[in-house]
Amino acid sequence: MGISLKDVAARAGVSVKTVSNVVNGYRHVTPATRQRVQQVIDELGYRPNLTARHLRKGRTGIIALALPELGNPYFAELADAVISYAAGLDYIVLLDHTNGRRDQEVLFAQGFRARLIDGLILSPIELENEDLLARGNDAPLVLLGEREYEAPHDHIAIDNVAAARTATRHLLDLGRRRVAFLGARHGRVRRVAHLRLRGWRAAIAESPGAADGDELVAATDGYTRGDGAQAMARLLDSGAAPDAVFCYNDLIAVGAMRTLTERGVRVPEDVAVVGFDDIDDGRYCSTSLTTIAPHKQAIAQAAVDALLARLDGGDEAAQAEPRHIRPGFALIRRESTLGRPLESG
Amino acid sequence: MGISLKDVAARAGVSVKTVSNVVNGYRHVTPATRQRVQQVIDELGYRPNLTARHLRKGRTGIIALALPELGNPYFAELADAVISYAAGLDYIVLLDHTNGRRDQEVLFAQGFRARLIDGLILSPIELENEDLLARGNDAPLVLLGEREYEAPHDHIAIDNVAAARTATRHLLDLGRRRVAFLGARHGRVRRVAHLRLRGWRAAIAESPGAADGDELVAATDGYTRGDGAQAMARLLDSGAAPDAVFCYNDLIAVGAMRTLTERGVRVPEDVAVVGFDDIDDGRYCSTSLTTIAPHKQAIAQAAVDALLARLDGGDEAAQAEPRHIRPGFALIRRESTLGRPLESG
DNA sequence: CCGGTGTTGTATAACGATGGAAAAGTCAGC
DNA sequence: GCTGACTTTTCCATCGTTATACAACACCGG
Repeated sequence: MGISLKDVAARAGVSVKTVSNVVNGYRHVTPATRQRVQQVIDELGYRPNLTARHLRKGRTGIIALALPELGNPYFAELADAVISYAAGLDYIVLLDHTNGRRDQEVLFAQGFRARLIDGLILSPIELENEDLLARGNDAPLVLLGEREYEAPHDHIAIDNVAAARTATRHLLDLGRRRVAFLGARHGRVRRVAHLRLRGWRAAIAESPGAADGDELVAATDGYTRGDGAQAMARLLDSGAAPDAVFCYNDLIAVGAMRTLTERGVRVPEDVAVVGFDDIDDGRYCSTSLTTIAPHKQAIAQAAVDALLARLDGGDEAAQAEPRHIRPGFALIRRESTLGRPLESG
Repeated sequence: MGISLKDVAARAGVSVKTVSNVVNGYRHVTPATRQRVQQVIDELGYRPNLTARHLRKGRTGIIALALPELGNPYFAELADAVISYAAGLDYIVLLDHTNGRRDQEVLFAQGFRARLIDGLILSPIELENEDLLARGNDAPLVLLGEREYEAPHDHIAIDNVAAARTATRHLLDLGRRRVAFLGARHGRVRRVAHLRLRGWRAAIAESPGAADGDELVAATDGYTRGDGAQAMARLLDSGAAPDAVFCYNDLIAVGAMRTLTERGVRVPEDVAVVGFDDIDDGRYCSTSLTTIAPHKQAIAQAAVDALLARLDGGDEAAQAEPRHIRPGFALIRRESTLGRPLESG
């Protein structure tokens, strides 16, 4: 197969361990020996076998990142951030997708790929609390995203209630009075979009003249542009007559804007739109999208740091109380609420 | 740490190898023994240590997929397809991104992560032919995408010349006469967008009245929406006065449409736009995007199949001549060339 | 020149799994 | 009951690396 320590050792006339010491930068090696060994290493093109090293060390240096889907640019961008940050800390990221299905999420939480990975960062959608409690796996787990659990794991998420409230208040401040919420998932209004829906309600409750009927909450089947387009169509047909829409995420918002344009409804004059995620698409829509921008870099770093703290921090760190970390967010104001600036170029 | 074969063996009162035989479904095991061992396995929750297995077998069951970036939905969607297909064949995909930088691409081609992965699927952008020839690595490599090399590796790509020609001809068939090409990269017109540019030229050459000046070729720095928006602006300012644009990819096309809309140029009445990739965004732009749709599923399958053929096919397969596989593509006609259909509901 | 101290290098045993050969067990037929 | 053929199980070596323990060596003061 390949060149092993043994080959290098034989050629350099030293023991296997000495070569290992050189490779790992162990202190007590004579400069002369080190140089000779290094030369043979370069000569033969030796590269350590990670598999063997990992077996011996009991750690693989691989962490898994399980996201619902990569097709959603938010997750793709987040994955990018996690991979880059982890690489800087000499960890390899194994990227997986769960399709947002409970059985797949359970699989990962239960330790799918156990012993191949040192730890897991999971962004769950359908996972239940009991699935986490029944976890028969010791690899550290960090949770990501809106859902909240009572299981003892670190959790990284922006303050979804505050963010949704900020977005909704922005619409109300512009004078809108019938602000709809798009994206509470069918049959699970309580659970999945819980926090963002709560933020929406809070902002509306604070604003005297604002309509707050349930007819302004439109469910979707999923989180794609198509779901947003359909839900927007249903909302318009229902006669709820919104003058603004706060969407669960940017994809839904883009889909909603598409339906609005198709029907000749002007954005933002007739209906203003706000999204959530700040994906790149939103910036280049023909009507650029106002949105909540979670600080993805900060989320990625917090998730990796939390995981590595448990991995590398020794026993006291591994046993420490679970932490809830809240990275920041910002409201990015664009044309879908402010309107098009006067001809600028 | 965890439960090993040894623990199971001790508890079940058999040897380690017998447990291994049960785990691997070896034939010669008494039903009675098998059942007893299986019971202990379930009881203790034993899971094989993949690292150890891989060390012994010399294979890891992991293949790497190195793409320029995940932020581009085309690559995210492709990654999705590769991961799913490989999973069905019991292979794990390690997803990486090179940022389209030559040094990173070289790193992967040279065997970065050698011995952690069994093989590599690489979609290069800046990689040079000599980088491939200098490859000191025996793991099979499959190349993906537009660039062509003279190195002995399997290559999967749709017929870019034919696809670009189809796209351009579509515009010419609609009566456009000044069809621009957007996305030939600065300073490297020859290399990176070579094939698509050639397809564009071919279509124009076939069409008597069509303008073919170099002023209709606009360079970009990269492949993002922003690059497309800027290039479109420069093209408009240059006085080239195009009545149609064929873009290197959908992201550039979306950016270009954004600029057109901003400047009050109507799509498709004044300028028709065609993209390349068929990413989900294009379908939900407020003017949906006509585009070339490479068959991503077929590309993913061909890439994985080609790699696994070399891995699992034995010596004769590993030594076989490199193959060039051309999955299909289709022209998807949408509003950015056909215009908006009459009010449909 | 000796013994203590500190540095440099080696031999060997793991890590957890699998492959092959040898040993033990089973069974049919004579 | 014994032989031979076959099935089932065990034993040992092995993959490439690192940890532990220890041997060898140099250096220094007395």
